[in-house]
Amino acid sequence: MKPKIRTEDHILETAREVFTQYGYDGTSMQMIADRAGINKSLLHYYYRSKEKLFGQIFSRVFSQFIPHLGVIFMSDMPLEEKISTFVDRYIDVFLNNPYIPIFVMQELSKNPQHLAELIREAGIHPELMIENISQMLNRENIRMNDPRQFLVNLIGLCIFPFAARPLIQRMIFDNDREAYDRFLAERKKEVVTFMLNAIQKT
Amino acid sequence: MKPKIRTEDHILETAREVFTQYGYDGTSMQMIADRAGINKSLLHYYYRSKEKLFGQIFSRVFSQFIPHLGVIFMSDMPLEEKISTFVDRYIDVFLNNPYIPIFVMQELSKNPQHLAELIREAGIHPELMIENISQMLNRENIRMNDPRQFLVNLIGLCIFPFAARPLIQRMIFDNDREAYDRFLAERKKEVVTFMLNAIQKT
DNA sequence: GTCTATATGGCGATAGAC
DNA sequence: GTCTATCGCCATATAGAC
Repeated sequence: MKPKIRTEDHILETAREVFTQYGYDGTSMQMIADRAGINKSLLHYYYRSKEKLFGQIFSRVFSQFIPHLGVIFMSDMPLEEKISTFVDRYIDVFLNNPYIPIFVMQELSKNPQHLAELIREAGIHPELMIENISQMLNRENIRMNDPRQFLVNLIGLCIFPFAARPLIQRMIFDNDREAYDRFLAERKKEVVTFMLNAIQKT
Repeated sequence: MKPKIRTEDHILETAREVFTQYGYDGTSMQMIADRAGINKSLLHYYYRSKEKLFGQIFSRVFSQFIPHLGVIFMSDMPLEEKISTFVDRYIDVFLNNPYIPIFVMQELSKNPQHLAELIREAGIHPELMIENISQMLNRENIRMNDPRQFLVNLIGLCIFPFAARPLIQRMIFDNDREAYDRFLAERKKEVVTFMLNAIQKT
């Protein structure tokens, strides 16, 4: 019945669930302990403090999903392929880890410095991506001339429906989980087509 | 020197600043009192509890900005004009109240129910917008066939650069405030062009 | 209206029994 | 490893002087 998982991992997974739903400040050690079915002290036994526990989760979340993304725009694919590859992988990560976008948006304004460092450590270097996009836009003489607008549009279209899910699902999907899952699954195709049309490469 | 504002309003404005930066849980009554230069007890004198104070701000933020938006898609403008009007006003609101998107994203997953009610009370009825968009997409035989994808793209493109500002400004604008302000100002034109191209109406 | 003082409770964290 | 008990702190909130 009870799958025998090591307590340490069980805590980490439970803490991730609670932290990603309520944010750092909205989460108490008691909440995590209760949900994990263990004692509060045990949390401190494994992870010395709330901040250390949170930090572990935070880093883990990033290192697990970001590394594959940094290289795409540094490769020598044609623009269309870069876009579709990036969107595919990016949205895939969120489909498999839907808590990430909400988590990021929630903590984003409290310590952007720290978040930015984590992202850089995970291998994302936006200035390189910008440089690469800029070259492509020129070479393939595309309508859009600001690579930063391009990048923000691209990422925004991928992240937003995941980050705002609780609200969107409730307001325009009658809070129907499965309907929203189907909606999200369709976004890979949707975003790629949308982006390619927008920059007039069809 | 000291502008003689009624204490009650002074508190409300200060509280808005703190709440919108740190979120509900990240804000303490002490922080608000300190920043407002008054005593903690005075907060309770004017607003009975932290929750009541927060509630006032929350409602106020919405009622002040949303009402103008609900009607746009219900009007009889042609599609292009609806898009550009909506984007213009929407982004204008955020340019004048840049804290709103971050605020919303931060509280969004804690109590989506409450947030959805506030938005409805403020006159936004997504189901009507969806219905209207759906008719337009059919009538003007446009590539995109799912009005919900259309709406999510539209709103995401408007909100995302504001919601993720702390991170984006730091990572791809060298944390240059003014440069990012210029970037945001350009987004009105950018988003409208982008949307119209994407649905192939130029 | 605005302050000081204080009540009450939950928080993160630790000590120590088992 | 896991628990109970408890410390010290800071949170929200209230009472009461001025």
